[in-house]
Amino acid sequence: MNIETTIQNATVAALKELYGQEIAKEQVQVQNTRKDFDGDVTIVVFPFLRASKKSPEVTAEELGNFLLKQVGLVHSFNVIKGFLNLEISKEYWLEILAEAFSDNGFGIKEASDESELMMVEYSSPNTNKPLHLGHIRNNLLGYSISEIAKANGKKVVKTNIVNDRGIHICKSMYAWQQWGNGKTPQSSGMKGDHLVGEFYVEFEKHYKAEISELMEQGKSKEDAEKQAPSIVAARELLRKWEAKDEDTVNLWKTMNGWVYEGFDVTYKNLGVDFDKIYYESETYLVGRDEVLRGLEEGVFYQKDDNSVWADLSSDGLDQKLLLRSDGTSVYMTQDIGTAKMRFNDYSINKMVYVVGNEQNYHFQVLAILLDKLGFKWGKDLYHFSYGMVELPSGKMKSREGTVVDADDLMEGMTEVARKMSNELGKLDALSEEEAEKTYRVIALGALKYFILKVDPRKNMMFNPEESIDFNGNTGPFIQYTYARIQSVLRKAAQQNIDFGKDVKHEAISVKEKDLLKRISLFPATVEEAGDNFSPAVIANYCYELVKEFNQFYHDHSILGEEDDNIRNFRLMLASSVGSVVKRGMELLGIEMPERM
RNA sequence: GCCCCGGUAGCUCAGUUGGAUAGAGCAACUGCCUUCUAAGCAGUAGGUCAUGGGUUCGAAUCCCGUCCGGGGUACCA
Repeated sequence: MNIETTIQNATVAALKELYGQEIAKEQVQVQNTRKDFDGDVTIVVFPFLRASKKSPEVTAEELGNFLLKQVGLVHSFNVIKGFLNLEISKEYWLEILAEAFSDNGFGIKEASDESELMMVEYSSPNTNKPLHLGHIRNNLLGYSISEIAKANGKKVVKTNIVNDRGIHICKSMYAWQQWGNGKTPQSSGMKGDHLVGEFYVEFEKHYKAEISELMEQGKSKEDAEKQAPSIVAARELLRKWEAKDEDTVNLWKTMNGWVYEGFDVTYKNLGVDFDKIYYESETYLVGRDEVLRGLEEGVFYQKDDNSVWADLSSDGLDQKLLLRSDGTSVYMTQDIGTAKMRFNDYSINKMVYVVGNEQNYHFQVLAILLDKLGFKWGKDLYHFSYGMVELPSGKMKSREGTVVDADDLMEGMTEVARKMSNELGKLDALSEEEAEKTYRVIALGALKYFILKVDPRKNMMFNPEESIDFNGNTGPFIQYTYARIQSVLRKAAQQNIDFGKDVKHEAISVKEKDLLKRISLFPATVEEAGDNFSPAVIANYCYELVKEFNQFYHDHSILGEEDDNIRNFRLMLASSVGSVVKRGMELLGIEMPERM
């Protein structure tokens, strides 16, 4: 049992004994004592005044005396206003250290056969352009909440739905046919996804020009957008694709193939992976069948032009299109089909969609539609809705080329890491290959931490000029602390110091105890991150932990300590901080370098 | 118009189910490497928690109004 629960229970008992009042355990607020006061944990007594009918100070005093007598963990207490500060006995902290040091799974729960299965959909790219910074946030969040769920004992299936069909890829296909001159990744030396993206931009350029031309000829904007030759041609390609026209399908396969080769590289560099990949081209027909079934069963309705709609007015929402008048399907149709296939393939207890908050409405509607179609789990879908990444220049727009490309960003940060490491002369002892790997680990650590440390629900600002930092509250700061710890441990091993058998330390210092307290919070932090789907909770925890370690490291010598017991205690402490940080950062997908 | 989300130091962000004097980092200024990695540590300065009311022993946190910003409301995804 942890301290919080122990103290809550004891306080409930105390209130009954002292004042004859029953109070719910949850009403006992146990929090960590603020740094400026003596003590380890604090109970707020204000809520008990009604029961005690005494002043805050007297109530706290009486409660403190009771706890001191009844609870072995409590070593002493002091009272300031309505706050009862308890000092927890040294033995407790040493026990925590022994546990954190020896238990490889400290704070981590293993999945069993009975564990819940959670499927996490993330990434879900369109195949007409390369990944950008917005996708990076999506990928990092999806990967991280999956890892965090696993650490909380869930079975997790990471999945990706690739939007490989639709008007977007047809635009790139048409542009390639028109202006590509047979260009391929091989002939141009370009990464496939970048090449296809180039033609998407090319398409938009022509399309835009055609619209203005038509408008100059007196057409309305709406008509011009519909009648421009490029878009007509792209729509024709989509129609032919759905009709399985051989040439169209072949071109589609070829260009998607280029894109996948490119994506594979980006995913690998980013360090994310998937257990199961679905393709829209394989799911949208299932969705269409479901919509048609719904139409037959009277759940949906058809307009004169043959388009199929859902009437959501009874749910306080609008009319929603499900099949276009030409019979082609839309985004929603596909998602219905994908959901059905997934629940056929796995016995999913919880389905999580990692998708930006701009699609809140979409998922609200999806849940209702699945429910209407008779899927029991429809209402239970969880849309993990995260905020946008903004640039100083505003929102990123693929069509306007105002995006930060994922590959460029990772490459650029690696370059900065390389430069900085060389300036500091940190990695001179390493082979070129090891050094190169370390640059990447540092660069990715910086990027991932920067993105994951902020509350996922909020929009965030990324300034390419200024956001790349390696000092302060950053990934590299945490990595650096880890590398320092490993350096000490290597030296200890060289000196054949054998530590960790037992812990003896009579006079634990303030900094040492701060660290022990922080370590003890790791399991609860992992749980909190899991409950709230928040990698940021883990990130902030790791930062606090290494910050405190650096203070300890500055003030205390480890290997220079003459008392063997204390030296061994500090080695255990350092080692435990290292492994907790490593485990924590793994949940964010961030690697730790042995040296930097 | 209607719906949803947000506003905390110059900038980027934390801030537990409402609790003590609102915290970090960056940027600025000042110290600390003959001692385990100075990508570090310590310090100075920086706040009307957008704003006006309300709830209460206590509000950045909960409720209502106002202002500002973002998103959604497509036969785009």
